Amino acid sequence: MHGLVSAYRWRRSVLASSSPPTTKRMEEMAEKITNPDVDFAQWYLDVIREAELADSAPVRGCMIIRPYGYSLWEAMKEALDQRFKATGHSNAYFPLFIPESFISKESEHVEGFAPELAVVTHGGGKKLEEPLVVRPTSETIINHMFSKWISSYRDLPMLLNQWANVVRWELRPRPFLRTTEFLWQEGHTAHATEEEAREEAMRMLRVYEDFAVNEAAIPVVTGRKTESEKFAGAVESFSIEAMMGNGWALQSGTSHYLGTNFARAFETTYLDETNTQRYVHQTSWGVSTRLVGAVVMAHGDRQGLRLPPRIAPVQVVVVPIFRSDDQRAKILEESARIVSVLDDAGIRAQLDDRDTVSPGFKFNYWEVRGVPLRIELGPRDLKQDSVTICPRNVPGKEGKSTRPLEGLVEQVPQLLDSIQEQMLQDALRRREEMTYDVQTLGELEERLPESPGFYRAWWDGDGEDERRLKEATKATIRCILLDRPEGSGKCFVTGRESSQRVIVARAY
RNA sequence: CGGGGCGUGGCGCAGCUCGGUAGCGCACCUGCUUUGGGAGCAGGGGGUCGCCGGUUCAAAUCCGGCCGCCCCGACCA
Repeated sequence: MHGLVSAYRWRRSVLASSSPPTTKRMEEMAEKITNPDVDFAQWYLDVIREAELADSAPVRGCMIIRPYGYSLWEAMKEALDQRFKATGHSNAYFPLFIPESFISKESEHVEGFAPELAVVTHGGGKKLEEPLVVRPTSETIINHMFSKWISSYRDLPMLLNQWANVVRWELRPRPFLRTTEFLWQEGHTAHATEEEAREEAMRMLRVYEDFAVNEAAIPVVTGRKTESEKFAGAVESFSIEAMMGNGWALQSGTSHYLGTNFARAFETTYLDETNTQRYVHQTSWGVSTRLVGAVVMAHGDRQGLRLPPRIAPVQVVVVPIFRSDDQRAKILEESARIVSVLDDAGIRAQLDDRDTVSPGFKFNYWEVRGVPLRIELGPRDLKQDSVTICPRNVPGKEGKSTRPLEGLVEQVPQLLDSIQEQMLQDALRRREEMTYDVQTLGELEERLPESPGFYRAWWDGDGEDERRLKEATKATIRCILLDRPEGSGKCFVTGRESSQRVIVARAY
């Protein structure tokens, strides 16, 4: 027994000492982040862990959003909030607890949400008269208040938004993409006419599209949801659909025309100019912390996270490099000066002056975290009054170049803009390369497993056809395209002539 | 809920078959040498072995029960 153990140890130590240190180090590095081409799901989890975006919580399905992940969310929140204010909305806050009876008032709504409700039955040590639902969304409680606040056409439109957490009991959670509790924004509006409400639903869908493209550098497809994918209680749902690195679709934002469904359930009515009692027409729309997952999966690479400059918590990191003490003082001083000037120019810059870790470690540290631009300042640079710059979107040493120190700060905004633009173009190109046209279900079945991506097709099916599609391919109809070409063709499932164009894909 | 796996320092694991000093890597702390792509050496700290019970002189290891977690299949932003 002892012989076996020591023989095993001996072999292991020989193996360890016989491999050159570089090989060993590379293996260790490779282990930290799985190759996305080998296992995309594991890669996603590895990146979230290594970039310190989130950690798992003691409660199943919940997660802790760590400071770096939260500041990314905050940056997105700010860009969105500005857009909401610019389109006339005001923020408000409604309660976390909703009387159970409220949820039941709209029949489709209760049916859709019943399986994922968390219900509070006790409070203050006593059983409650009426159980309280932890909000899965706030249409009901908001309508309860709208019905009090709205009495005349002069009160309309009412344009509200709230930033909040919601709870939907999840069977299969994934960090950011599907968690039991998540953070989001829910807009709720009431209008006098159907036309106005439909306009609003579309306006906010386009706001989401604008945000995705111009802030997150993620190209999206805009469309209408099919009957079976529609929000529980809506007349029509719309979404933006983004493509992730593995060709899967991620619903990244939704906007609903609710019609008068909730107004009827809650008696949300107003008197029009002719003194006639009418129901309000409503919308609701939301995006969530799922967007963090979208950014990870749309832009991340083998090295980790890549963040578009406009939403990156740290846009520029300065890494000083020095050997001797007198170099140290000079270089740190110059590095700090660069950071301070960038900071004055409104650029989110950070100096990594830790002397407990090596420069090489810092390069990797900030690359995993996706910081768009790194500036290195070492003795060689200082001697020739230059710096070395490394844009994150060109990984490794290939992207490095030397720039004169003079005028550097003025160039940084342009550099960031061009990184932002390149990231969008890269994502756009990949989506186009992974988007195909397909004529029949059989063809889709054959091609999808080998070539994941978006499949464009004509569509004239119903819920039953959607079930067949999912059973055959695991893919679903992501949306019916809003921006579609003229013409018509044969539905890829039913063969009927149709002018509806859809995107079919595997989805998260 | 059906199928598969796992609970041992903060993390990842070995040890269990065949009971006998609780170990390895990473991380952490101290010191010296280092610093342009995840530094090296030396020393050090840290574990009720998921929980409860049983067998035994002795249990991480054997037996029984319970609990928890992860992965794969039916809903959703």
